[in-house]
Amino acid sequence: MSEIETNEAERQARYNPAEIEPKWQARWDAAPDLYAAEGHDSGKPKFYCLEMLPYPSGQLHMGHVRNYAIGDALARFMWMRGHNVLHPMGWDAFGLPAENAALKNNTPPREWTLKNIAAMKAQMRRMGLSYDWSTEVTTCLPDYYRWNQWFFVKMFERGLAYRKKSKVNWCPDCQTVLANEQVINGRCWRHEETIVEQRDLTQWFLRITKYADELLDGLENLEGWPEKVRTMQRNWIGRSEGALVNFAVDGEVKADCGSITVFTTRVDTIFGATSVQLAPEHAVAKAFAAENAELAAKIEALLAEQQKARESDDLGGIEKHGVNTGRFAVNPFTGEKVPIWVGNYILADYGTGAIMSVPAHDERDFEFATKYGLGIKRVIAPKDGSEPELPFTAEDDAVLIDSGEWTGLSCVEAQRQMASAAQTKGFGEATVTYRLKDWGVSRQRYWGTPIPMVYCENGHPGVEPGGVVALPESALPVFLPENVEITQEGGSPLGKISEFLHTKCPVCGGPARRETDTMDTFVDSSWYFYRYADAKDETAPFASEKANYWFPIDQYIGGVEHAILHLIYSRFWTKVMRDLGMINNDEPAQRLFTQGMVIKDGAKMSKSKGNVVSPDDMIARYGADATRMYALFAAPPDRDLEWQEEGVAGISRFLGRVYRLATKYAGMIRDGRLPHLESRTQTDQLLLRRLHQTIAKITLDFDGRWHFNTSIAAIMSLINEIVAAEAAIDAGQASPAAIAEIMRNLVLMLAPFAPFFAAEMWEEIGEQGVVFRTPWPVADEELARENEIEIPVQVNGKLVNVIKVPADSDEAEVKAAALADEKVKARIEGKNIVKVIVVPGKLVNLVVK
RNA sequence: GCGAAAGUGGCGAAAUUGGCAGACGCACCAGACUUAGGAUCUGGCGGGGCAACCCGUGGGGGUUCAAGUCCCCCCUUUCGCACCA
Repeated sequence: MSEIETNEAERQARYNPAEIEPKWQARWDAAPDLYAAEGHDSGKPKFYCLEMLPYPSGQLHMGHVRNYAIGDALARFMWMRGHNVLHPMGWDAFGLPAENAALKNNTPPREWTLKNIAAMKAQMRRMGLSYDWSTEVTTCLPDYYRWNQWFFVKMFERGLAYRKKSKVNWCPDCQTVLANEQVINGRCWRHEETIVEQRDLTQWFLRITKYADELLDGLENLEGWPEKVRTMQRNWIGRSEGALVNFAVDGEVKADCGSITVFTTRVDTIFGATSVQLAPEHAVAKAFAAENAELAAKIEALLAEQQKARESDDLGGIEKHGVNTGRFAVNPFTGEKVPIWVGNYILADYGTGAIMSVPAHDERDFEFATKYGLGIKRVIAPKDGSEPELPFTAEDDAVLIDSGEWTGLSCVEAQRQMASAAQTKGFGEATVTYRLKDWGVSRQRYWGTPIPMVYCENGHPGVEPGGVVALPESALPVFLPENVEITQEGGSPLGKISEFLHTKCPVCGGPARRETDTMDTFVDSSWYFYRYADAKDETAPFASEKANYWFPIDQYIGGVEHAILHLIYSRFWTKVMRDLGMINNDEPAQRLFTQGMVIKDGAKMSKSKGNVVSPDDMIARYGADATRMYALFAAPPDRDLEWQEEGVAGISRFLGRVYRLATKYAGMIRDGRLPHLESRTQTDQLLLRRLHQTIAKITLDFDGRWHFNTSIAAIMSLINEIVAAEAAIDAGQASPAAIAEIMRNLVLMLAPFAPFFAAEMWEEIGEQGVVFRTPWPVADEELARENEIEIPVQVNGKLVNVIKVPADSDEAEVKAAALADEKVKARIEGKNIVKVIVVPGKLVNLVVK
């Protein structure tokens, strides 16, 4: 009988997250204001903590768990530090998977998406994440996407949104167009196996290139962003300064294809040009091909080689091929005729699709000229007059030779002067090219934001028949129709819905057809975080004063896979909104943190590898607190994390130890609190010292490197100290006040990492109020100070012994103590002490001979 | 090819400024307790050696009283860029 009672008591004292976590989850759900941000007048400094919003696939994966565990720890810490914290969450809810699911399960995309959102939101609640759900944003709902349309019209009015016919990237699997940013090595970003085709389509574009320089220059000031991300964006923008120079085609060309404009960054070498190289798709190459079937076939072959190279991952490895067209172009600087070639390595979509080839001063040109026996003419020499090995590509400390009136100029100076001369003489100009292209946003898909444009069939003054008319604000939103049949066939699904397609022109009232394409989903995520500041606004995307209070985001946290797409589009959007007068900030986020991947057995978790660990499974087994805490403990957050389930079990055991201690001493803590720590025992002193050292350590981690793995290790060490002192505590050698102080602060320090657990323990030790609103403890330097320290003593740099000295010992005392040590004495016996190095508080090194 | 980051026990890792290498945890080993268990507690745990000691942070050199940390060369892995004119 008594045995059963003991067991019962034991079981109760055992940490049981399955009981604790749902209990607190229910309490928090019943108090929705718990995590709500306060207004501008809170008197507290603001802190906007943001994690990237997920796509509602229906299931959180471990990468999400890690991302949110980091953000949640930070948000809770900042609250405890007395900040007014905005910590929102939302759903990037438009996109292709919903349509695929519709095909597969015959479920409408909206229904599927909303169901997934509900499921994932429940998972987030189970995780105990501190989101303010009153600001939830769901991008597929009209109260959000109407503002996409509003922005689109604003951009159209300012010439930032425009239509043009162009070659576009077409993914046969997505059955839609992709932005350049969504094409990786010639393949679709969603379908790694699928080669992207080029098609001619009329598409809507956003003029991101207008901001190319600002997007580039702004990177310099984003010191809170990882250098890696900044470099990736710099590469992506790909700014290149150079000159355009026209080479006239010698002789007759039937087709009206004009002259050949080359782009070069080294116009100073133009006297050394020995050929002109065209892309296979260049208009002049096409014109020549039209007159010569044999040549046409060769050019066709070059194009095929190029396309094949683009499709492979090894673009740089392809062998350069070219074909001589037999025609000549005139170098406008020299009047010289140089042969026109077509090369498989010349890209139609970079620069002008044509280059001048200067073998003496360009490695690639040198290789090509050597292969085909083209001329090599040196026109640059080192300043010191030495004879350089070719190709000689330096532009610093080099001067022009054999270059007419430019001879003797430095390369850099010649570039300036020759570009300006070309302009004066009408055959060229200085220019800047970018790798960055305007953002094609049209998608021939259903599940996205309808583009708010119509085509007026009859036309009206200022608009030709079939011309574009933007819808006025009063006509927004254009609702996305429901009950649309989703098929895999090409073309926009909206085009098949007559009620949607046919409308009236908002200007003349005549018949009009709606634009049936929808927007790229990256539009949705380009400004969603502004909506959080004012999520319920029905009159504007957000109120400026609210955005200006919260922005820029203090800390943005997410995966590095968004380094280019999302993070460049949202920077662009911010600049547009600033120019619309809606916000004051130039950049969306002050600091960006990119966490590492979660891997298992050395590889990224994926269904195909069968190494996926489900967060739900972990939570069911070990609880959300242990799962989250493990995600923070296993590695520093910026590094990849190897998921080991035994490690989660370890964290669970640790929480169990804390639980046991807290419950064991709960009575003592509740009843025995003294107003002051007046009579400290030795045990008190030891434990309090460790406590305050731990507080200092964890506070430093939050303020600095975010190495929460070491923060948690420090808390574990503190617990180990308490366990080690348990016998002394039980024997009455510790004062209840000290134990209370330690347990109280211990719970506070656990709060950012294990919130359910902390809430439970807070209550258990008799504390009132919300643990997450209790001020973060401040380390007491006096209490943290050691009165005796250990000093390693080395002889000739090798450790001999560790001695204990009073913490305030001066150099001479430490030295004396070291020399007095028996082991040290034995080691240096019979030798001369050459030098004694004493590093106060660190070590002693005796140099002996 | 160019650029960046990384390489430390059986594993995840720590060492923030050049100052005791391996904190903390996992796994493992030994023991205790016991309603035998995927519970809890205690101890051990880089390698060699009975030991004193010796060796040890991818490899090789260097600077220094002292190097995981700084410098030079090389190797490996990951990431980014890659006919960009």
